[in-house]
Amino acid sequence: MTSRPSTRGGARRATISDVARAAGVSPSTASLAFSGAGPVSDTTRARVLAAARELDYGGPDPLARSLRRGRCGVVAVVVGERLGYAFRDPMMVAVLDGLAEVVGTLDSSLLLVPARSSADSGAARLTSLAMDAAVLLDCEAPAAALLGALHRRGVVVVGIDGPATGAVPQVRIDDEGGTAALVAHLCGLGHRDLGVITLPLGPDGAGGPLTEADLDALGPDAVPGVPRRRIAAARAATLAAPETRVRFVQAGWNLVEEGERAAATLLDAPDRPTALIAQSDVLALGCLRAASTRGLDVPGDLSVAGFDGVDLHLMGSIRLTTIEQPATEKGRAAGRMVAAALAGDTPDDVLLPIVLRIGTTTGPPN
Amino acid sequence: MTSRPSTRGGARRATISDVARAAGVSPSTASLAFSGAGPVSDTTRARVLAAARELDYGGPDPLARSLRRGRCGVVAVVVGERLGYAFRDPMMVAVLDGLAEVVGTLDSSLLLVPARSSADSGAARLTSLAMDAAVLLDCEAPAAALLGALHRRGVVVVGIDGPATGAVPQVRIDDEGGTAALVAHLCGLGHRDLGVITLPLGPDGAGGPLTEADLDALGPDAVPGVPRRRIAAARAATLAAPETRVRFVQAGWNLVEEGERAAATLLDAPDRPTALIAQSDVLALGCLRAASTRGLDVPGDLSVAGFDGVDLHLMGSIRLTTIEQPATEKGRAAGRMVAAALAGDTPDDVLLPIVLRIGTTTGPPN
DNA sequence: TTGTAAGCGTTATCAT
DNA sequence: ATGATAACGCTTACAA
Repeated sequence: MTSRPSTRGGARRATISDVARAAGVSPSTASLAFSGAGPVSDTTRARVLAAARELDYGGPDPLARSLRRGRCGVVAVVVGERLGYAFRDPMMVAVLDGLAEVVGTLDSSLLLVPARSSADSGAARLTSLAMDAAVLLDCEAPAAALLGALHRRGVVVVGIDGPATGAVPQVRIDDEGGTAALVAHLCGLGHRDLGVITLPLGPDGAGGPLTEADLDALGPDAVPGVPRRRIAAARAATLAAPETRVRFVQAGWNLVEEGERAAATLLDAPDRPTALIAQSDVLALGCLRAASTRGLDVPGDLSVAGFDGVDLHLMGSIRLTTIEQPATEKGRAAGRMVAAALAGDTPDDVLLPIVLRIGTTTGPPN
Repeated sequence: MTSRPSTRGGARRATISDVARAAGVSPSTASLAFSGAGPVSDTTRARVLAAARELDYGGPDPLARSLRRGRCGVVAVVVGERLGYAFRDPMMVAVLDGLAEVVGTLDSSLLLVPARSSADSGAARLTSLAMDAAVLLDCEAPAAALLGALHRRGVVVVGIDGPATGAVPQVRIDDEGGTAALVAHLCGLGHRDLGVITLPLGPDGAGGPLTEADLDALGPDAVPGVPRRRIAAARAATLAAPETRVRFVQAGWNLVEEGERAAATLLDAPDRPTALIAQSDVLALGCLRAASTRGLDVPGDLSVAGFDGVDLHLMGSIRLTTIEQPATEKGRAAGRMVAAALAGDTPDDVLLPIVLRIGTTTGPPN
């Protein structure tokens, strides 16, 4: 005798067999009556449905059905940080929205999985969850262990903004090109002293100025992760520009407050830069606040540029100079990749177009 | 011969029986070796693990395990609108964050389910998904059909901000009291002509002025849903105040743009109100923008109050007058209710405290 | 059109 | 400490 798995609510729940018996048909017929995937006479179906209602049967158990069919209708979204941080970023939300749109099309739903929840390695939680596919959202370098575990399970894996190492098909944009365009725009305006507010390089909330040594430690062509790619591009671009200085400050989190704090360390320096490039619009908003607090006119005293093209709802007619990226489309593209992979194809990487949008927050220095 | 469920990746995946056979033990022993829920000698466990590695076995299939155990480690979050709208609201994000925090504690993950995806009734999708519990997020009046379906399945259901009808245990705040406090604050300052920007009353994006008839149609003590409760409270409070007029305009969505548009219809009227109460901080930001666009000084020419206590990142030293509610705690409370219900308890409704935070956006009229 | 039977991959119980 | 067995609830190829 095996134990009956805990059945909440006391009485044993009716199964499709019970319904079939009550309707005087075989389980297989009852199954067909529910799924509609086969020839069943109308009268039979009616009888089955009546019996189901009678027995308070709520339809086939999703778990059993999934086990039998080998698909469970779940696409996991692995976000690097805890949910609160991930979704505080309008960019991420837009991505998620696009993803949900396409995933809904596949009769699947999104399962949210924080990569680094409290104690576990993340892999444990992730591999103990039923899923058809996993979308790695902004995961710098997904642990090889995790990737292996998912692969062993036959889980389709797709990445967004991850390193194009070939391990996982990725949806991304030209972070390097975008950054270079921003630098070119500012240098073209005459700026020779730039400050870059970088996205967090790690999940520990560590922020603050990045020394040359720090930057070198990232590698000359730092590949993995959005912040690193943009940093590398900013260094390269300023190196190429004549007599241009650039300083980097890392934000602890991608939050307005952190952008403000990071900007402050540059603006309060005796020789403050004439322009700030924030690696996200959220951080750029922090820069604008820092400038406002100090009575600095933007763009008169300070130029500020962002990255993402998210709508910031600034007061008045201020429009942030930024790189617009198709965030929702990013999510959709990832969704389509999942669909393709689920169908047995091997999707190629997708590179989405970006565009420099010049707003009112950048102008000539002085 | 039954068909083998589609096994992505060609070769048949190893099962725990395969591993057991390779390790020279019984399946049950292998199971114990993985779950750790029983006495297994170290040498045996080592042999099983080795065999698993050898066969590229990624551990017990979550689906089968869930079926057998009767729990699947999934808590569904049902959001009224499409994800993009739900998460554009910082309040919702905070709630979700708190929920995720507690749910993670239960070794469970969050499944996002848009209540009204494109075509289906919502119930169909929801009941074809494996879940231990469902959290109804801001669902005005969850279809009885849906509730019934979930209940038949033995799914624990918890609501946030829903109607306290007793059908589902709810986490909520005193929307009526908060609204009354805002009205009292403004009337106390001397305002006699108020405008209320309401949250959407439906999912159709319909916005615009609400006539007396519209309001009456909501019922004198409109119960279900946050917008209705706050509307009813605002009507009651202004009715009680002497010689006070109040006009209502519905925002199509809970978005800054919609708040701005709704505010515009009031501000562009010949006899514009001297104060606006927005039913969310997001909408209040729209009001501020509308005022800014029209060169209206806040609070000199116009007072603006919000609701939620979300951080809006306004420029300068502006702080929004609003009702602060513990959004993250709301999510946590719902998570704890889920935990309790899963443990067999019947959780009571939870009413969380709110507080009127007076900022710089409200002041005496003229 | 309907029924039969063989799994899907686990794990809890009981016996050894 | 380990093994045999019986479910968990469903679907599908095939026979009738």
